[in-house]
Amino acid sequence: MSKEGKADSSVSWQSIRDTMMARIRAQDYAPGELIPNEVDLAAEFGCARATVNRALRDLATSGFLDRRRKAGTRVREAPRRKATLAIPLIRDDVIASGARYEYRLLERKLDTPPPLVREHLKLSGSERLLRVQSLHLADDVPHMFEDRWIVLDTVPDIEDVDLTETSANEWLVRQAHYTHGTMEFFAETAGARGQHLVCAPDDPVMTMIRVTWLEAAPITLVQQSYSPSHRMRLDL
Amino acid sequence: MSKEGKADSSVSWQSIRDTMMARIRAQDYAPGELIPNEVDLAAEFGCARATVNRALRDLATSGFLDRRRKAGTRVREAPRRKATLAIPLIRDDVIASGARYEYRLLERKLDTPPPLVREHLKLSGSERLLRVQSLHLADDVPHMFEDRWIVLDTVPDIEDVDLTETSANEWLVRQAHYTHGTMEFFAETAGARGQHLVCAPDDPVMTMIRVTWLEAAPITLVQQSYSPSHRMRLDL
DNA sequence: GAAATTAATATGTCTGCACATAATAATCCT
DNA sequence: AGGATTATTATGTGCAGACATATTAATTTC
Repeated sequence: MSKEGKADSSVSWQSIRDTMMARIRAQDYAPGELIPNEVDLAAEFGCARATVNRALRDLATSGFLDRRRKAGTRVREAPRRKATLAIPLIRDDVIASGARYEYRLLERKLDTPPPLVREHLKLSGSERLLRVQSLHLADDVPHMFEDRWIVLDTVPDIEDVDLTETSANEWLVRQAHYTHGTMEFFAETAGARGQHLVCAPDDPVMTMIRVTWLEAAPITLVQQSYSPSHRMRLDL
Repeated sequence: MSKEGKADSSVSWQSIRDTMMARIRAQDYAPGELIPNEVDLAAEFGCARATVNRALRDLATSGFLDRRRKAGTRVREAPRRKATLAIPLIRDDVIASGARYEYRLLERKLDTPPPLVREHLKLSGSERLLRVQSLHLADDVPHMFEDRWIVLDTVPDIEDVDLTETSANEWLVRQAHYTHGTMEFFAETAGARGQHLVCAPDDPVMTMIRVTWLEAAPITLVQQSYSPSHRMRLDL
């Protein structure tokens, strides 16, 4: 319709997203109810349907809208808000906090994994595994202790890497992009790791276990325990 | 590998994304280096530039590419992989695990916040605060203990809500969409909460503190402590 | 030679149009 | 009525062209 809207008057998808977000927040559109379809909204905003589509698609991925072909777009009653946790290179994490980063390789050897690790990695039994234990420090203070199992059949190149300089973490992030994986974290007592983290064995620490895969092949299982004082922070 | 595939008349942006992803993983494009520009890629794939743009934009938000106008698109040396943690409705979380969900309101009263809470919420001093403590159970077993402070000036409506039936969590998720917030979690000892979580005071528990805002106005600060056996799981 | 100006370029986005796809609604057929 | 078929509809995506914007590179000016 209005094609004089060329020079600068075109509407941005961000502005539409913001407007729609405001309406959702103000409950101009009732939770659970349908909102106008793209054609109508495009008419209202005086823009192309593609622009409205982009805006609504964004709100859908942010978890505020639910969209289905033919069924239309409706406001989620309980928005699916999500926090994104960047899988960090510990080095960057530490440096970003303004501290000096240091990495120490504690142990590196071919080893036989315990049943729990075998199970997590779905090992058949014939695989060769590299076990790497290391400590990451911030300003000379222990920050995180890492105990890692690497499946050499999946990433054979790492066997020749000097892990006293580069941490396995960094090498893998750069060289072995996983296709998927799982992560879990929980609180536990430091136990023997207290030695490395400089805390009592019964001090509570946060531990994260991550398993990553290259398609069907397991890459690595890593268990990282943070120093008791550590807090993981996220923005919402 | 070149797709002169005109037969099906059009190439999908997903297929381009997948092809490019495979090339990145195979290091056909060297880490840190520029990849061909959109026009060239569109020519190669035999599609419109917009389609390539969509594919590359997706890979950029997934953290594999770095894009800048004029500077071009380059492969990230250390991909910024991210895990998304959905802020859960505890109810859904518990039910999804196959357990029966139960919620118990332990305490609800107007109260004066301690300095730490005041600081987190950036309170001036005149605000009225509602304090709500509750317990969430899975199959009759304590799952999470919640201690919450709600700023009534920001969400006055909640003062009239019957919180014995609906948890503050659920009401707020539905009625008070925050604009931003912060979250942090860490391990600590259960302390007095052991009473509710049915564990020893020195058992390690994972605690999460979340503060949410409606623009400049604080909505709520909540501290949630999970039962010692709880593990937070995420897919990568 | 250094600083300021101008050109060049890759990505970012909008428009209009077309067709694809999934899901629902309507209709037909026994 | 009930099941199968067909139409309808809202979103999903593709295309070509155009202009916007952010940088970087080249050029001019002092």
